[in-house]
Amino acid sequence: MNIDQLQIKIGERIRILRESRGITQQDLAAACNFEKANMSRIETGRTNPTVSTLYKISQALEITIDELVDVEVAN
Amino acid sequence: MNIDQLQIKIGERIRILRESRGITQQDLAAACNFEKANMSRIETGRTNPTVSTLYKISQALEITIDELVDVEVAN
DNA sequence: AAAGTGGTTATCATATATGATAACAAAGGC
DNA sequence: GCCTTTGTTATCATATATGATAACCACTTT
Repeated sequence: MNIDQLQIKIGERIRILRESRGITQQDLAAACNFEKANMSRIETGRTNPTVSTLYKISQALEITIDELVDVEVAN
Repeated sequence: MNIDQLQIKIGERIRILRESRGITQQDLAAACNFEKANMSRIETGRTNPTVSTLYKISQALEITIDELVDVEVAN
């Protein structure tokens, strides 16, 4: 697994978790205090997010950060 | 838990895992292809690392990235 | 005392993440 | 048809992570 694949996996995971909660990118972004465009960038794996960004998302999704990045085996 | 505390927790976790393997910051940094000063910065929680940085470290420690950031309940 | 080891901190240049805005496309409802 | 919603993409300025070097401290060894 290279870093690009990891970013994509994490993005996919965020998307799945978000959709399972029935909310839009707009909603999740707002809960994290940023714009929907930035959430799209993350979900599509087009950025290399920092821990703080992932942490905000995990809080908004009400999970722990390790659950958010648990993509290597599980998915 | 705020982001500063999270960074510190992750740094502490990296340190514990590194020491459990009996290697120096120098060694771990080299395995990640960066300098010991940068590893010190991460272990002391003075930076907000990106996923790619955490991934390199997790690879060097031979664990998954979720295990590396599993600091909120476990420690 | 001098040299080596392990870690910290400051500083710098460069790359890039973030935050924001706007334009766009696709799909659905009116 | 038009409007709204949802998501994508491009672009920009700004903040900051990264990569590197060097100086430093504490400790140990010779």
